[in-house]
Amino acid sequence: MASVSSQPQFRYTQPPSKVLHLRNLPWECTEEELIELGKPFGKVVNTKCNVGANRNQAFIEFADLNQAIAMISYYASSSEPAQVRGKTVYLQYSNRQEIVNNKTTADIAGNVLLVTIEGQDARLVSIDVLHLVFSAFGFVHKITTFEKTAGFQALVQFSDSETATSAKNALDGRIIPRYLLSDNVAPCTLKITYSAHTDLSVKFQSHRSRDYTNPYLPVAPSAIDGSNQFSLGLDGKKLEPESNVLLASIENMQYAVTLDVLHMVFSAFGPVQKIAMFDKNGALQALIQYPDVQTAIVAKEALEGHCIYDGGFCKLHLSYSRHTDLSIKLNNDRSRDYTIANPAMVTPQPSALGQQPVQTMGQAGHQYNGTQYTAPGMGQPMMPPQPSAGWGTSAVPAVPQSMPVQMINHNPYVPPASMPQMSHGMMQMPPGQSGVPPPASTMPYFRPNHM
DNA sequence: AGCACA
Repeated sequence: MASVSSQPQFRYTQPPSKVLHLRNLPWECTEEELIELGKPFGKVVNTKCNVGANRNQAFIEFADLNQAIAMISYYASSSEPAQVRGKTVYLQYSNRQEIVNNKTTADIAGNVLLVTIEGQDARLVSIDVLHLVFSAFGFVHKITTFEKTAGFQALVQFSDSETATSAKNALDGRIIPRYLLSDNVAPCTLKITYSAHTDLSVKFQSHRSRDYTNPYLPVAPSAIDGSNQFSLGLDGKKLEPESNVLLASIENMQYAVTLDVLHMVFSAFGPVQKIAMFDKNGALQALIQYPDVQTAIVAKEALEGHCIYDGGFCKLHLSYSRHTDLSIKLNNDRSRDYTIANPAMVTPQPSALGQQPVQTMGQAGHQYNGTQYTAPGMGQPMMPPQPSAGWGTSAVPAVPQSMPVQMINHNPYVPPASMPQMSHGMMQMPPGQSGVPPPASTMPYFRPNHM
């Protein structure tokens, strides 16, 4: 008796199925290519590619069994074999009757990421730190955070799935950079999948949710009254009440820090309305006013403890001021109201940044809105002053020529001292990227596998 | 070149 083989996998003939098994496919054959191949014979309702250890097998499922039969019959008698990208592929009926796609929602790319923060101190990771981390890849529209059995989680909404994917690819499995967290916070790993959400609903700006497209969204009462965790820092210490005005004190001020330098640095996070500089106990301090608390929070998170110049010079210490609206009596080299568009004011000081201020004045008086807002790390200045600016004039001793270059290349978010530890560190980024959001001008969004 | 690992 001519019998059926006892090894079902290696029978010459398979019983017909509307699912076809393909092998010898070219590397990383796409779903589109499979559909193209099957389309002449019927309606392809499902595919699965990159199957098998070599990822060179695939399945095509037709709507109807006859369509699958048509395809098998055609190539059985054709002089031209079935081909994908010029490579012969071998077809047979699958030994299954339908394709089982194991894809869960977590595998379908979307513009919203589900982020699980793992680690002993995951709950101490603030929404602002998450915002900074994800802003490296594009404008973050919204973030919500919540506690689930999985632990501390966040939904992070980008404009599109491409941006979300670049963030996911770069950050999944990585840890939050140490310098964004307090020293005593244990490492926090990010586990990222896609969420099925496309638009998060954020009713209030609060300690658990933010809508960065709408800075005028009311702040949740619970976030203001200081009675909850919102008033706790990463280290669990009480913070001073948040304010739209930051008090900056500058430590180790080896180089001139001018009004324009401060304006440039702080403008990276949103429009700076006013700056007032003054001396306190021999150290330079400044009050920097933003239109809203959110911007100030983000600026403070990003800049606290970081240096304006490479080499540990002009280290910033930031706190929230009790002021909400600075009174600038006159514009001079120590104080300025950028909301008043007065060309006469633009007269720069002879020394620093002579060529720069006009441009930075451009933001004056503009409304702070979603489209204009530049995510930290993405946009605007946050570049250290031009080489000619901070020094070379005045009392500053001669600076080695290499300094300015180093400084310009240096990501200003990163305290210089922390760079080495980053490199053997945590967030291993592709070449050319430090672990932090570099300015958009220098950093294309991370697109893996693209030229 | 020979059947998916959720």
